[in-house]
Amino acid sequence: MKDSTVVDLSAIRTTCQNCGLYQLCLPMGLEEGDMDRLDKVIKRRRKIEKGDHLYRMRDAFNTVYAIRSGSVKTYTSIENGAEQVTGFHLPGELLGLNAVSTKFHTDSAVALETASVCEIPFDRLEDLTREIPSMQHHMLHVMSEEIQSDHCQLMMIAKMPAEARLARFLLSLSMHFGNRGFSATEFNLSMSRNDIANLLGLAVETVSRLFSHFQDEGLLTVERKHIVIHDIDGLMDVTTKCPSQPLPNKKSSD
Amino acid sequence: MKDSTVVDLSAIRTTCQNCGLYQLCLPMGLEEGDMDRLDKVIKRRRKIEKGDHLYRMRDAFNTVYAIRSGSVKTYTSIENGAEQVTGFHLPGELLGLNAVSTKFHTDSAVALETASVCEIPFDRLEDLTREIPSMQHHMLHVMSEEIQSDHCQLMMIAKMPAEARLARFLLSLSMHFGNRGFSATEFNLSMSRNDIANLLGLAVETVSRLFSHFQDEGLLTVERKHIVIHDIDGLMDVTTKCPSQPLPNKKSSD
DNA sequence: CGAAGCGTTGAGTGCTTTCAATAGTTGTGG
DNA sequence: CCACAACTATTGAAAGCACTCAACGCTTCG
Repeated sequence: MKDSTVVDLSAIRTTCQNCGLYQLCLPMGLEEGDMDRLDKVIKRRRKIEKGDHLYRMRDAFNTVYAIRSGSVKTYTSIENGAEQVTGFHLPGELLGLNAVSTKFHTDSAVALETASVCEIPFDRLEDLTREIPSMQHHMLHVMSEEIQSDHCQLMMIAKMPAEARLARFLLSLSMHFGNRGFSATEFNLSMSRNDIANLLGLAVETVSRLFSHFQDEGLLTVERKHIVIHDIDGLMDVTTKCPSQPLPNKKSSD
Repeated sequence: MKDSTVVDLSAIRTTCQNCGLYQLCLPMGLEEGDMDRLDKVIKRRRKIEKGDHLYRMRDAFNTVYAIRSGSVKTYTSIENGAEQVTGFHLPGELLGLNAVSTKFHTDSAVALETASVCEIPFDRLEDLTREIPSMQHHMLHVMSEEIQSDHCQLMMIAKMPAEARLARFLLSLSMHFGNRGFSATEFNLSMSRNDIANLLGLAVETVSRLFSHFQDEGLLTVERKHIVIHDIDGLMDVTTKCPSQPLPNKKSSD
């Protein structure tokens, strides 16, 4: 790679092979030939600005998106205009697959900050799955992971008090950043308090109050969007202090 | 036109072709040859009694289940033993697919009453998806439907008051029965109040009170497990009492 | 600079939960 | 067959957590 001047970067083809994230959005152990085939299908690096939509609810579904940078919020909305945030998505995640059954999107995806994504035409991807077995497996993998994540979310909203929900949310974010090589204890929240509250099934005021609480207790420092976690274990304690859950189960195999 | 080969009627086992539910658990428009192949893979009619588990969390994942009769509850449990019911499943539904990513089950499935299921070895099924494209599509379809359903559930628990949640739950059940040719206004609840409460993120007492409340208002009659819905529109009004949400789609057979 | 939007904080209300007691149901063993 | 235990369901009363309403400070941006 020549690192000369500002020359046409566009000439340097960004491929999955030199994308640091491909381990996240592609199946493991893809052979080079397969990756080439995939590369031919993918439209790379579409850049989107904060507030831009990747897709909207009821749009025809024909593209899957892989996040390269930035962060994206997915949400479903109701006729009344009420919104339900279903998740925040970071680089390496694949978006849009949940629309397979309907042929149109059932949620919307909007950039929370400037972001870049790869676009993958779904019909082409589906063709590829027949040639690359692990690709098919991977799509199922991605979807089943979303299901698990949703179940987790359900359990959280259904059973955990507000305190624990926010703590869990922050820990989850921390872990994601950590896994991507960023600091797990200091990061910026790209989403608004409103979005957080919505995702967690809380009122904005409650989220705000909880941030203050956590700060008062020395668990973290929060200033606007900037978060510094001082006591991860303390936050974890908060997540486990749900009313209806007494003893830490050892390892009895049910 | 292919005319079907002569078969020995006396030797007819239960096949997908003569199962009244195959439209629900199999992809549409499967050719006869394909169905035969599928038939060879499926172990039919395993009978399970109330309380028996189809699979448990952490079990190795190697089988997908199609419900033929009865009803099944799926739930996940957290490290400490707390349970979260993730759904009730009726004949025609496919269970277990959400474990694809982990190779072991992340939820448990237990019969709420005597039931019979078909077992489909997943590795064989995965092989078949390469030979039968629509089969692959169908599996994605099933999973993306589950994701949508989970999102719906999330929205419900996050945003709707208790009243609306139970009303919506009953309407959903009603619709499912209706779609399967049973009465949409009179049926039995195979699950306990506890299970309902758990699914809806409520306390058992709240569910009980709401049943009484609905009965007082003449919306339905409930006696133990037996439900008669008198005023479907009235129930729908209840679900829209909150700032948002759902109109259960009629005629979508999921 | 002023308007608009986001975020924080306070006070009061209310929906749901928890606690508690009573019935109805199921199952088991004498 | 009945008795007793265990479980499920219903109902009441009181308490609590999170929400709504409301005001204010801070930030962003035209």
